[in-house]
Amino acid sequence: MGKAHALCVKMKITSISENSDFKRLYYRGKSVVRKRLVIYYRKNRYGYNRLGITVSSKIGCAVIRNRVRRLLRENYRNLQGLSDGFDIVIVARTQIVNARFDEIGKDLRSALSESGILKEDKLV
RNA sequence: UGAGUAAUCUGAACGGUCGCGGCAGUAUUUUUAUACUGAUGAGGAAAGUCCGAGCUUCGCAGGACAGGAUGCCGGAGAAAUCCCGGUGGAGGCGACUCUAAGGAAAGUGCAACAGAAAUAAACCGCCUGCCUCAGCAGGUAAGGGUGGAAAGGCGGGGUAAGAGCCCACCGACAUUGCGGUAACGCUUUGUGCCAUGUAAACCCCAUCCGAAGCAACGCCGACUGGAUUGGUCUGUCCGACCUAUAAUCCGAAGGGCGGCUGGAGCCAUGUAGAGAUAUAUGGCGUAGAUAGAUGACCGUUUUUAAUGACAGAACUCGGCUUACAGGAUUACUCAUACA
RNA sequence: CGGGAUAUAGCGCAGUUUGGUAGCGCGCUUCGUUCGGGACGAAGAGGCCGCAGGUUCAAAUCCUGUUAUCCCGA
Repeated sequence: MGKAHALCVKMKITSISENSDFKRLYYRGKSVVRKRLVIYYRKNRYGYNRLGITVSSKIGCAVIRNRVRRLLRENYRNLQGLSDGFDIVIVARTQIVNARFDEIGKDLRSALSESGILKEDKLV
């Protein structure tokens, strides 16, 4: 684990904050659908990745939404081998409510590798 | 031991690795920022937004109408549909629980269907008179049936038949005395009792209320923003252009800062009180984000169970309501057994 | 976060103000009409009025709580 962390460039997760960015991704970005989540992605001009997480109120009350968002963020943080320069939005679906940490991670990894952002799928 | 009533407390703790928010310090750096260190970072309901208040803006000489809220009595409190104690009523064998509980003799409205009749009354019946009967006229609210509600209930006397027409008891209304701060309670005497329910229908009476809400609001402000004054073209007006160097005003960003957390605060002990609560002393005073911070993995301990019941601060407080796995404590009631 | 509104038949809506009988259109079923279908005509079924308490003789309607859905405010 120590080596891996040394290799991993410690970059903060910059988040997408503006509504127009989300709308642009929904209309013009590409999408990958899995059972528990959906990914929208598109190239940006910043040279680093930006992450947005959408958990609608359809999924549950505030406690459940917070937990889903934290699990998604933690899974994204543990990923390695991401190529830079993408806007990524993760949308949670209703099946995610009872899912465990590993199941969410499996879905996220397969979705990102299909989109081409995740180049080397290292199983940690 | 079983069944139950009421009240209160709790809502796991510690450690390791990685990671996050704001705060303080140090170092680098023009600033932004980056790195390291330190302590710190989610509830009993944070929820619902049902009441009340602080705070802010707008409006306002004063008053009235409209509209809204509250409604037994006393107290506590900043205030409240909250809280405490009591009174009346309803439920329960009981501990105890519930109670929007003023006025129907100020007025208006409504009371479907059924029933003769619904606030004004004789359908059947009973009795009297005319009378062979049928029928007609009168008396009568005992009985029938309808309905949520039908002239206070029941028993006796009385009567042509009946009727508070008369009497006893209960109820109702008025009233005397005593107790209580009061609501009201107990009691004395009288009235035969000319009229049901509904005010969570309009309404009347008494008390109170300006409206909106931190996405309130204040300050700074890019935009080389707009307007006027200004300068040039001109003899003058219109019009066009120029300037941001001169002044004033206005608008204003998916902007920034403030508002933003010490407040009618919490805990312990003493005193006053029946209690809510008040007061004195001591202690604690440790979220403040702005697309939004508490997560992932693992170990140990306690436990029936720790994989998690209900559930996430968004200006802040006081209450109410609703949701809740499991556990603990106290007081009391009933039944059974024993003494 | 704050401020509002609505839940009635399979679908879309009245009725709630002023309490008593729950209705309209489309759809569904059956019958008639037609050689057959459509259209048309006749008959019928289908509702705890979102849920739970209360006021009342009586609640879709009045009051209180609660659950969903929708709208508005940067």
